[in-house]
Amino acid sequence: MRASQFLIATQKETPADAEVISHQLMLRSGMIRKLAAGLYSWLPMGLRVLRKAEAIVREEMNRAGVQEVLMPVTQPAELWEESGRWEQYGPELLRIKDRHGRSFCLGPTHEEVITDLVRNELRSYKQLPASFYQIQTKFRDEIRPRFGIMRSREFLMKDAYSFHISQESLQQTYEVMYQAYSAIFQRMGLDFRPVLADTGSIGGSHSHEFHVLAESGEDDIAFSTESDFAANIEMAEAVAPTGERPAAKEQVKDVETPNQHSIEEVSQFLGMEKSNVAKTLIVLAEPEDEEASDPSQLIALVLRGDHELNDIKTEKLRGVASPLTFASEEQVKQQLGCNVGSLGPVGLNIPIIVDRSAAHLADFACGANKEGVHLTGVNWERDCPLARVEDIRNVLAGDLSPDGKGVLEIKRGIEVGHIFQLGSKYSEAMNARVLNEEGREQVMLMGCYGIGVSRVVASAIEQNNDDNGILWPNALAPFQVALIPINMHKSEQVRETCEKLYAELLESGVDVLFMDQEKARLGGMLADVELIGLPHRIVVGDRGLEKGVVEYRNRRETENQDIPLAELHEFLKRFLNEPLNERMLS
RNA sequence: CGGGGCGUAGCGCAGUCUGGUAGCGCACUACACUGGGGGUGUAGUGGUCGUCGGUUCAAAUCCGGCCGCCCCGACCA
Repeated sequence: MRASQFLIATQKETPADAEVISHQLMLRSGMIRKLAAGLYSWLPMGLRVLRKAEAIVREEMNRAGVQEVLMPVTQPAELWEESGRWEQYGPELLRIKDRHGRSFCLGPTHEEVITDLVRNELRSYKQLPASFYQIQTKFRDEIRPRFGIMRSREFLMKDAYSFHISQESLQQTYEVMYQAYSAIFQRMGLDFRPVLADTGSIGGSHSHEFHVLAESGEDDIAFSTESDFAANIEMAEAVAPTGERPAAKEQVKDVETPNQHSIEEVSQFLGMEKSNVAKTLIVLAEPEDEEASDPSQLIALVLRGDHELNDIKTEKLRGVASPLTFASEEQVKQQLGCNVGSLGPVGLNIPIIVDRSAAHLADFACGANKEGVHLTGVNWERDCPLARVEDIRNVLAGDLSPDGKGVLEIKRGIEVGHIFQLGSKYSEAMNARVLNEEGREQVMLMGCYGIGVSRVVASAIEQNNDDNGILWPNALAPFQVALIPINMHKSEQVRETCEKLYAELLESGVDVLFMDQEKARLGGMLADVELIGLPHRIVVGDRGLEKGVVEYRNRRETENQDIPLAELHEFLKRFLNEPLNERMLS
């Protein structure tokens, strides 16, 4: 590509509304432009990157035996009513009406459409397993779009769905997808981790997320230092402390604690570690039966003062309302007779769930359920019953790994992929059956597998940048090589050499950007090429040509290398010989 | 939706408190010089100051409504 025929829309200054580095650099390097909140146009430079990411995903999906389809963005409400999600999905689902008043939505995902398609097309177990994917624009009316392309309302997603006659078959495909995902992110040159995950609103049982590790990530991931255990912090099990609970040494004492409410305040006031103060949270209970639903039923949760409640784990517990809802201050005051800051498990007349670690405390402090008073020297069993012990806290760095090997470490991650074993959730609701070997109708089992293709692009930048701009991994770079002439308008020699090199590089399938603008200044071109992040650059000038060389520099290095013209081709081959997709783009 | 902030040229900003000719830097156009890391000079282009209404002789500036955008929380590829 010739720069003179290609929009290079770089900017010197960082737009004020871009917070994270990937957003800033995508705007500055002229990859994207904002249309409205969470809606972005892809400029030619950015689109090339997006297409490269797409091509890698497509290749690996095809390799894994998944068939490409393309489904409509606009979907009829009826399908969503069938699956129950028209009600369930909430305001993130953009609902629209056509001119006849019929209801539709813009697809945030395509389980309904693919299930409808497959139930009509597949009749026999002999056609299974079958997997389909598409790469397509999704719409989710995010409450708060942010970080540019990272969390936008319209985004490009690869979504795949698999159909099975048995759990074993589903398991197998899940495994294949897991491997394909690993291959995809590896080829893109990303530092990523597959982690155990919650299934969230999509539903189903078994699930992994693929995270690109980056400080700006929105998720916390827990890793073992010794094994390959990795889980989203939402899911990571906090193992029970080992050994017996220490024996009680102290007697219960009332201590006046005027105006001391938070764990911080109380522990300081009492001169105790936060870890030896129990914190008591009050949440709503699950109505026992729907008719007699009494929204005022409460449950107490007890944690160590230095631990944080994990709402995902907690709301899955029997008896706890899902989604997890905290009782209001008035509710607590009215039913328990004291302020939120003075609660404790002793003498509390509602069900109590105690965290595993909190259950291991001895001689601890807690609220006395009386304003301005706390108890010290409290012990389970002796002073209050230890009826129900569960895992309800977030793991902390340094906790034991649930698989017994090593301790946990916590890092931030950007979720770029998610795979689920859905089971029969959609096929059951939408009656997607095939005949089995016995000639009987059987509901198919499903898996679903997503990759945020546009998000991958942003996360690659989060991981690869420096003060001068982006450092694209080879596989995602919009161009592999920048060809930069010095004073081409003055030197016939430079012009001829560049034209010749350009033609040769194109000929050998190298994605090259020829900075051929008349009179463009060297400094400007170098700055642009660095900002855009092209991995390799060749500078051609009279000085070098006198000696028969051109200059090469890798974007990740700071030194130039003189390469004899005659050897350039061989030289470039060495690092361009990776599985690239230049040809798909030309 | 709750809390905080911002809307003045394509981008970054000043001007608003204290009402009186709409400014600066970058970018862009033309010409000249310059020519190995965003060069210099001269001359230019570009803004109904988010929007609607009010106060006033006079509003970017004061008052009110609306709209948009960004940040912090719940959601997710």
